Amino acid sequence: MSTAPKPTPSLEQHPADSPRKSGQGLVPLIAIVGPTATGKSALGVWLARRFGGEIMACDSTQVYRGFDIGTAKPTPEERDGVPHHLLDLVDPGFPFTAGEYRFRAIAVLEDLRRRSRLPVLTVGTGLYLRALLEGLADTPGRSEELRARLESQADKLTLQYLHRVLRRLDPEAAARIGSRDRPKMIRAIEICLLTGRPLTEVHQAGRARLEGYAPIKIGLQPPRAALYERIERRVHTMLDRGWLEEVAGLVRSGISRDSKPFDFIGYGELRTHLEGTVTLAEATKASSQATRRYAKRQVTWFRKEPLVHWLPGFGDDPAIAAAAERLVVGHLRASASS
RNA sequence: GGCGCGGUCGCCAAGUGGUAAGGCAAAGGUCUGCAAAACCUUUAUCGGCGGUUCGAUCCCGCCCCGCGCCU
Repeated sequence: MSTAPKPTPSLEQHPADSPRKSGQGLVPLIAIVGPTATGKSALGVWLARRFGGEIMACDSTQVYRGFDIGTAKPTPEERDGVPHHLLDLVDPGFPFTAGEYRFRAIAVLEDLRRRSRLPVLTVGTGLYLRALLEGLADTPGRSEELRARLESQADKLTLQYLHRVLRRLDPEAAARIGSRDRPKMIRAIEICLLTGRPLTEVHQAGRARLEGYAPIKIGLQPPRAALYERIERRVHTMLDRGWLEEVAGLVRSGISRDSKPFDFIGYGELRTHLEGTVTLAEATKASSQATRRYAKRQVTWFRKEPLVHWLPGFGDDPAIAAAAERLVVGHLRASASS
């Protein structure tokens, strides 16, 4: 608490080399959480500029190259000269996972620490943040071969069959996972088979948390109605920016129609429109509705996230940004003195 | 003005003389490697007023509203 920065910082008082421990001690890390369309990127850039930070995207869709407008990747102007990491990591058609994210994110964190830059995570995908901060259990990654087998069994022999298999391997997990929740069942069986142990037991062994960092989580939480309004508007903005053309280009480039990114909100809808099945108005409506549902799920997830400092507005609101700035100053001070 | 059809949750939509399927939306929730995914839970007294009946959303009458046709 002794070598604290000034209590009311302004832009000039926080140059790139603002107070931060980079030797021993904990390295501060900022995570901005909240539902989609809430201004996380804008706030992230603002904070990064103020405190000498760089952005680490934490979003399961923005890792895909070519899917830009609909996934709300920040544009060059929006990035405003601040380096962004963990964007455009893979080509469509490649599976990307929480484990892969963790691996790559840790590498970026190391890099930032070496260069004394403050990591600012903009997180839309709660699972990825948890995977990074809390770690994942020591489980094997996906096995495409095994999955292919399980998937075909699920098709031929129904989900009930898979559930019975799981019950035999791990009754506890089977009780926890719904008999119709295909992806979770398959992952559970995959782990049981690959490790030769029940999933429950594997999980009990614990997770490998991220060590050496002092995260502060700032949450954006505008009123629901305002958020829904903004979502509605954003869909139209995306279209104005050429979203439809982007989708057309992706289709033209031969990306398989069942590659994962086409499941992202709006992409499937717009492709269907291009095929002539639905009107643009219908596709637009479906997209904003899907976005609202998504935002709701995010809200549910982040509500449970521990130790979040919630701010009641959008990240591009100056008052909210100022409040966030204050939180960061306090956090930097605290972690510098610890 | 007349005739016909229809009025069931925010939307679509079944249905029965004994107190109302389902889908979508919404809200709440779950989540340890496809998470913008997947899954779970919750949500109506049937346009209004009378009548018949032990009992009506379902039968009858009147009224209101919508649609179609006719004059």
